[in-house]
Amino acid sequence: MSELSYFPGALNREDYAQKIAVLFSEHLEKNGLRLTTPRRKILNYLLKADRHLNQEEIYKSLRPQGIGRATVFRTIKMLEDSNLLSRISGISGPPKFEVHFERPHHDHLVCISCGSIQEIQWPKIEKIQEKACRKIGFEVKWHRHEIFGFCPQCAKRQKRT
Amino acid sequence: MSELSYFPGALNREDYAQKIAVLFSEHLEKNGLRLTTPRRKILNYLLKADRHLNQEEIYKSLRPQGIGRATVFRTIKMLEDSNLLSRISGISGPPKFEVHFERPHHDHLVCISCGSIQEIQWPKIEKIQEKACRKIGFEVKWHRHEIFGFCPQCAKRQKRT
DNA sequence: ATCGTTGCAAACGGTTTGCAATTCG
DNA sequence: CGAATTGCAAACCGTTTGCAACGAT
Repeated sequence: MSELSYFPGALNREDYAQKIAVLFSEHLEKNGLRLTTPRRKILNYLLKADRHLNQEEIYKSLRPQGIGRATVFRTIKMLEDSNLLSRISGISGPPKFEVHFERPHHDHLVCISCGSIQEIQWPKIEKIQEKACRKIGFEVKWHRHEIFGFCPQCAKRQKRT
Repeated sequence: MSELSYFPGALNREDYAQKIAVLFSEHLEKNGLRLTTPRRKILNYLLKADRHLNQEEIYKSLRPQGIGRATVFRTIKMLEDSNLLSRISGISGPPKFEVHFERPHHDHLVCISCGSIQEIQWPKIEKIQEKACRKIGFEVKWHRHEIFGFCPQCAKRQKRT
């Protein structure tokens, strides 16, 4: 994730992290909730992670600091509600998460052999999709587009054997 | 589903059902498995359903005939393995299933208000996708493309309130 | 006789919930 | 003080598995 470019001329990573934190606290406040220490820690951990994380990984890393599993789940849910975190369901196993940095929307290429997840941007597809849905009166809120197959490395290995 | 057109000049629904059954039994035979009565019943139930079904619905309908839950799960898995059944994960709750009738590949519009699932075909998107993946060496096996939002009816209701 | 298949019940794994103690405003 | 929040443990729910009985060659 880190090596991916953000919007041209846009905020740098730290500024984004800052912005996300603000957006989260605003969302919480709006709903009569509080930005507490555990919640802040979970968000920070997600923000500085350079990859997709699952609940277990977050929990294990933050457990030494006394954070419980339920809080991880609850915070993830709040972040999703506030539209700052997106969920990626792989081929199997628990879903992974990534913070919505403000960069172009991207979809995922999931390798069914090694499990790696690569990101891909498809502005063209987004447009077609949006247009077609508007035509039939369907109001798009978000979408999930996951391509399953073999990543370049695994595709090669597949052919060798 | 029923009102959707199949390939122009293609087989009618009953012939398709027949064909799927044959494909399934071939798949089973190839793997040293048998097309038993419970398996046939589950497939038939899926074939004559005009909508996406989840495991529970299949089980409940077939339970009176003595079919157990495990068999439903096991048969669903076999049908997926044989590429005759596809899984649709909605916004929440258990996944739903539909038989792969031999019609153009379609994606799904899932209404986050009423839960309805509408189908949509995007030959253009498929092409772009295929091309882009080939370029980066990713070998596509299948994909999941689900769009979440408000269906026409719910979008209207949303605006009224 | 053999080997796949079945339903059952128990186990499983990820997630949610009830609750008493705690924290924060 | 009062309301939101916490960690814990138990409950939950969809799914998988071990198993003894069964079924089909």
